[in-house]
Amino acid sequence: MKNIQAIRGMNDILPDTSRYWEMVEGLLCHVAIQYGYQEIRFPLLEFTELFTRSIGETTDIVEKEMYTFLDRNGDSLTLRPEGTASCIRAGIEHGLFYNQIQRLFYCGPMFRHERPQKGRYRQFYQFGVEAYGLFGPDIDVEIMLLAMRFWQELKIDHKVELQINTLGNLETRVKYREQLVQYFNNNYDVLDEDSKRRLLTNPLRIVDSKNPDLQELIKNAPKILDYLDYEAQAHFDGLCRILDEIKLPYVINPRLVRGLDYYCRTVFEWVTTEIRAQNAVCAGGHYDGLVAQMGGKSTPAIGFAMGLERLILLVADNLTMPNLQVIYLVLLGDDVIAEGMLLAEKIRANNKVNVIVNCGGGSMSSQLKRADKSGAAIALILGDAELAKREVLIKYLREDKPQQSVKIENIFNYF
RNA sequence: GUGGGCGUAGCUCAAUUGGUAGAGCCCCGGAUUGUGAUUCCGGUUGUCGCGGGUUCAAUUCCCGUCGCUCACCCCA
Repeated sequence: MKNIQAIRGMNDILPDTSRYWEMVEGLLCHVAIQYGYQEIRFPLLEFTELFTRSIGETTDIVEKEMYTFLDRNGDSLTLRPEGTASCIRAGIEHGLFYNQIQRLFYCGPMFRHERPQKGRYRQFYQFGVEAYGLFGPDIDVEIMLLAMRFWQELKIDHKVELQINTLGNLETRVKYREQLVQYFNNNYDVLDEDSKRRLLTNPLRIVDSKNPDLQELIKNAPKILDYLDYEAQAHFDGLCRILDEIKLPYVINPRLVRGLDYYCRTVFEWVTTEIRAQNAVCAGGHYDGLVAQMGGKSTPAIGFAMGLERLILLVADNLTMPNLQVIYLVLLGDDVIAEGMLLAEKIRANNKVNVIVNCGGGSMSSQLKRADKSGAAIALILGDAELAKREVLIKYLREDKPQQSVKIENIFNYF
């Protein structure tokens, strides 16, 4: 019989890497809380319509990447492909946005049915931050500083670069889009197949093409910065001015658009050159129209999401994990098991250290081998002879100190 | 959806005129009947991804298929 394997693109996180995940997730939550953000958790499953209405009918995500299926009662449900739609749904449903400011973050798995490759999987993890009720540009800067703090805490700030752009307001985008379509239609024969397709689905993305043959054409294409209305221009100028004053390095990338339909005004990406292909580690922008579009009161909003797999690829090789202090309790013979278990309980309660009790018996030699393999700094040895004297042996596995014999009631003073 | 690379022990990998498999690591035991990591000795581990074809004989050659991986598209 064939063994059952994990679904393609869905990975197990094994003990040798889960510690990185625990560390990174813990740090991200801690930093977000430092900035006054509060965690929000929402379901992995939502009505399909939530995502088709918010992300955009013609985006790749909605057209071909969602895990969608019928519930037993006939409802169409979808595993969340991103967090913002659910966050807004939850906020509207519970009255979080009405005349209020909310600073929220979330963390968890998202699902997209794409071909897996390095840094891109079908179940992948995102950490996202969202601020509601603030127009900016001050909140834009706060959120960028928050991301910058992540990179500094994770010691990868030298590996990432902030790129920003503005898409203007919704009317600007529509006007610009028309001009862009006209321009590329006039040069239709020069376009490659991908771009011809994008001309119909998402013309803004042609500007973002990597095809070297198109670079000249793209260079001469209309620029969104030339189409901004006064308000959007003032917002973008204000953002740049604050960034300059606080000396947060950034580059303006006029080609930076975003994939999802709901973005407007400020958009930004943190990119890295360390990963060759999937170089966007963190990306976001404003989605000021989305709350109203989903049925809530008009509320400005901004946020970003980062891909944790990509983040951990950057972090793993230059982060030293602290060694946890582990104590391994060697038990010689069945008669000392009960006493040993109780001793371990008392040490855990009093000293807040990690105690591994040897289970499954074994000789002194084999138990010490397990102790060594566990990474323990100290082995405690308890046998009939020690128990008779109410003593336990302390053996130091990582430093050159002599073994000692200690009264059980005094053991707590040694850690 | 498109294209490249790869599937042999738990892991990393060998095995050419085609003759049904081997090393290191890991694990277990012993040297030390109660002292790890070092050293020495011994031992276990296989549907050669799966299915078919050619052949006296296929891990090897051919066809198909599945899986993994990297890249494109797209995205975090």
